[in-house]
Amino acid sequence: MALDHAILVSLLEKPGSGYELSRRFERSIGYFWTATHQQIYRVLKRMEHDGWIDVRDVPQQGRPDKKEYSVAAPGRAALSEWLHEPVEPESVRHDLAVKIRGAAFDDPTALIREVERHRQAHADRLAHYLAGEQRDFTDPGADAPLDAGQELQHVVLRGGIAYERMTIAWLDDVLATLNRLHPAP
Amino acid sequence: MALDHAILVSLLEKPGSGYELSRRFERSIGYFWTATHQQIYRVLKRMEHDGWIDVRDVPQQGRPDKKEYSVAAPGRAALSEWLHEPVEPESVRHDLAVKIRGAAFDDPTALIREVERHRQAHADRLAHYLAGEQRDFTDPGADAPLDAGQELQHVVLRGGIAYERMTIAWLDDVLATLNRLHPAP
DNA sequence: GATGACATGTAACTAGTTACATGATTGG
DNA sequence: CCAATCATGTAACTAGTTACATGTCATC
Repeated sequence: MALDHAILVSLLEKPGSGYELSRRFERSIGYFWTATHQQIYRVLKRMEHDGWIDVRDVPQQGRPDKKEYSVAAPGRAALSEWLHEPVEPESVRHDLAVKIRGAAFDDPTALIREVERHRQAHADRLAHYLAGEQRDFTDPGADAPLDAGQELQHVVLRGGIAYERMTIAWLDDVLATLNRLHPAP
Repeated sequence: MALDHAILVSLLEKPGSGYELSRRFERSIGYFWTATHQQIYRVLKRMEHDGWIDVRDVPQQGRPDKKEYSVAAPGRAALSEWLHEPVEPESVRHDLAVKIRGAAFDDPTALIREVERHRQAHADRLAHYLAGEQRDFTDPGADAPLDAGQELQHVVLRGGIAYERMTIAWLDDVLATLNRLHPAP
């Protein structure tokens, strides 16, 4: 189970509340793991109960108070143990590919619009990632070189960028194939 | 829910048993959806109960008898309905990326071996896909051009190939980054 | 008679999704 | 006062995983 570990890594990078974690899962963590706030609050409660993380009430001005979570020693040990275990190469789940093969048994016109919609969504994500890369990982020069944690975050982001570029190119291939099979009038 | 629909598409391509479906999910369907035999038998039972698929007992020589499933009209209608609904661009789940960011808080040496293991697994999958492409989608000439269904299967396979190539290149980037951060003695 | 591929299932558990619910605080 | 963002949760359901279980048939 990697949601526990994804949360532990995120809290090690920076302690935060359940709400803040759910924001991060929409942003930087989102390109390698997803989770809703319901899942996050449930896991935080369990990890707190198990002593993996500590909680601190943080009063705030201008916004509701929050609970700030940070990783405790047992949580760090659990993460370290998991990091040393092998995990299986992840299984892909791709609804769109099911639809593409299903199009052989249906009118493919609706599928073209769907593929175009997905292409747009991936192009948007790519632009978002590239903006983040520009913002967070532009080398500031020899005075303040990126540290190891930043280098690792950057290489993961490069994976997200490569994934989006590959996907966009593939969706173009899909569109060309669909148009070849079903030429527009 | 796409497992139902993935099974329907596969049964439309060719009727078969639960066992055969679980083989297909290890092969061609495996690069866009995964399922274990337990899941498959459960879903087949439900779809049969709902009248989406028909069953036929097939006695065999040389091996145990089997149940052959094929898609019934209501199943085809349900698939068609789903094909016309938009689906959200899929969420990525990538344990390895969690581990890479986690490596900032742990010794990265073990991670290098893990990344190399994943690289090998993806290289094996790529070789497997390329062999399948060679076998199934080599243009036999104008006498027997590929039909629409085959073209669609091929473009999905090209997606799997592009994914594996992209992943291998990214894992090389990851290894280079890890070695830069932690030079071997 | 053992192993391995073929074939089909049940039970219990874990993870993920969807729907519902509440309340603070700011800015228009 | 209304909408938006921040903030935290519960309940019910659906999907996916892991462990267990049984039996056929061919080959060595």
